[in-house]
Amino acid sequence: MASRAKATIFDIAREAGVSKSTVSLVLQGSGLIRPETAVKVRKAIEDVGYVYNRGAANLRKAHSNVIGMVINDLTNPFFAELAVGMERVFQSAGIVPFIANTAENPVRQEEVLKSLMEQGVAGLIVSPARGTTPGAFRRLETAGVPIVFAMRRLPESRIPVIAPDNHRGAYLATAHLIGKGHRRLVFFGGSPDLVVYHERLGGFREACETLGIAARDVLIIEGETSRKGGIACLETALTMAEPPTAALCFNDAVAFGALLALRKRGLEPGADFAVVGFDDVVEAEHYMPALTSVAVDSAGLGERAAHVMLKMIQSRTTRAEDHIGAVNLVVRESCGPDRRTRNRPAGPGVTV
Amino acid sequence: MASRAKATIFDIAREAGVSKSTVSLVLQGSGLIRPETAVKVRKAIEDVGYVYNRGAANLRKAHSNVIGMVINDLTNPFFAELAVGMERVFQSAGIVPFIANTAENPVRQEEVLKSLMEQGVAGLIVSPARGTTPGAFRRLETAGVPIVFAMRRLPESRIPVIAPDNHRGAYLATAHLIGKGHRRLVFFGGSPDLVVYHERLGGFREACETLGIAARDVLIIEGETSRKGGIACLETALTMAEPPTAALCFNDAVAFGALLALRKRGLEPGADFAVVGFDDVVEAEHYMPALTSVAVDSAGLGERAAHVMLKMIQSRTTRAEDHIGAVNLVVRESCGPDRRTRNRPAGPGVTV
DNA sequence: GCCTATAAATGGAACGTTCCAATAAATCAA
DNA sequence: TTGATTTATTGGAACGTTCCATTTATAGGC
Repeated sequence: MASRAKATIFDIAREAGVSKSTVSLVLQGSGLIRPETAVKVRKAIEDVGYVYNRGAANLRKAHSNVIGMVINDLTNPFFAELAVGMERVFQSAGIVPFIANTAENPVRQEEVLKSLMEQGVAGLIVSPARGTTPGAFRRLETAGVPIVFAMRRLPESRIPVIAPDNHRGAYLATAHLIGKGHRRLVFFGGSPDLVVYHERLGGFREACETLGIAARDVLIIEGETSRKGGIACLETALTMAEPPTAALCFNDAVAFGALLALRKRGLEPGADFAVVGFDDVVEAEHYMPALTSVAVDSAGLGERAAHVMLKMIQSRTTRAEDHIGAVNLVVRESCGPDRRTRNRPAGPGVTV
Repeated sequence: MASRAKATIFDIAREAGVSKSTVSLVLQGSGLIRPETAVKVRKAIEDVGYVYNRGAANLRKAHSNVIGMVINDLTNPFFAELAVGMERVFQSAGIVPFIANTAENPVRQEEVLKSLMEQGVAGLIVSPARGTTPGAFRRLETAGVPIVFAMRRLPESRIPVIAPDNHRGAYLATAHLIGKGHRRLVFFGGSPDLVVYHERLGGFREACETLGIAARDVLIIEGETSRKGGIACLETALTMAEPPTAALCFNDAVAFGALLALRKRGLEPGADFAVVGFDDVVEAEHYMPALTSVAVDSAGLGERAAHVMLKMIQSRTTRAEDHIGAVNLVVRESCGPDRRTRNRPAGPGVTV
């Protein structure tokens, strides 16, 4: 069915009795060729089992049609959702994005970026790895490759960013907690090497200040941005002299960890200690108790990022507006019932 | 710093005062060039901001260095783990795998495969989308591209498969349930269009038969392989005349759904109804109650798949042995305590 | 000092496309 | 018929690399 060596447009040309140029035209769907000829050529293509060589084509063509998606943690469902959103719009544009994972490792990110460049990508959507140095994208920028950052930004970069309104989200969540009567609050997880951390923490602080929480009652406990980190944060919070009664968590993973640690100690999340998450991953709704969280619409942000990228490519520019996505707090059960009419026995006591 | 048009080896050659061939040799790390010359060339490369054009190179070279990873559901943490395992070994081989998502859609899969082929991939690791037609990979096979299936297989294909021992895993889990005293069992979730379904269901059935469960006491409820599916399965199970007391779930997502539905009804997972999952995703350990599940070591399977692929590429063959990975049951809390000495108040009552 | 062996560097052809300019064929105006 | 116009098709050069066969420089043997 297929000869040993891979077929080229010359083979097709011979098979169909036309010239290579004609075949090329057919391949590109040009309207210049006579319909009957096109049919003949297409049949030949089928017969010889031809596969288009995009590398060769890119040698002549201005731009390739691959877009790279560089993601810092594939394992986080949050980013998977982002990816799904992007793919939705790229698919309808007839392009297949290639995803590469950096596993939160700047060195790996360097390799990935290099590889993608060598492949001749038309554009890059990147959620930069933690600890990315400011110069990491210089190479790409001078090469004129359109880049957009998704979800995360770099300290002093001019690359357009698509991200949720972290400050506002944190403010909203904190205000909710305060509205529930909490007066001693803590921020769980994350660390200052992440711009997002400052944004969320900033919202938390602003809410505390403007809503009248005394500075000595607002606590901050850094930690890993994972379940494990959340568990650790809660442990240290509860061993304090005057423990807080509510936590805003850096993200849902941290929140899940906190919930878990609470349960382990025999405390009732929501009733004995309020926790709110950030990101509102699908799981949040299904947790026990269901997690109150700041929804950021990651799939929507993914779509937006893809659109911006498409626009940049087509207008061959490397600049674009930032886009800060709306957020909203979805209230579930992890901050306790609205009414203060609970009457349950005290938890079995703190055991550590 | 960088001129407008992108630099080629000719530009480097001029800059360094050598020939293009010399530059090419340096690029390939050939030992033929004098060290001082190499240094000079490398400096020039840096100066002009050169980026290697792999497309052009592949025009001459036998094989490219891209490997594609085609995954049916990026959203499932299970597959993310698989991807992570693969990346680990590819990274140490100096190659960057490109991941593409098919979202369980055969049409999308077709596009993805086509795009990857055109890109000239050296090999493909694929977890085929549900409903993939038997001929979907013919094109690739005749083109001689090495392929390995991971986690899933196609009904009558000769492509090598790396997958867990689903049959044995299901057997183990079922035996555990029976050992706990359960006599009326159900299999939750999945549908017959998946080979994996038959394998797992087969193990379940065999265990029931050989361990003396009457045929009329083994139930099967098909459903989506998601939390939602699990919820639905449990609902229909409990409305039966003689409800089962234990379920083996198609995967952990289904199991989480079942656990959730149980809680919603005020039943205590483990005590009132036993559930065991399959895959042992990281989350299983952290669930409430912690989920007993069949561990398949997906990262390990990913590594194995990557190794097999590397071997195939280097020995330029398209055949390889299947590899069935060991599984083991990790017992946690979702099947109840070992001792039957529990004494807790009945749950707060069924509210739905 | 000459010949040979080795080491280092080079020019040219090839890879599979696209695109432009040019040709061939068909149609039309006179 | 002839020339002009439109419609289809075509050959050739170019894209940025690799690889082979040469050439040039360096060293070694006698």
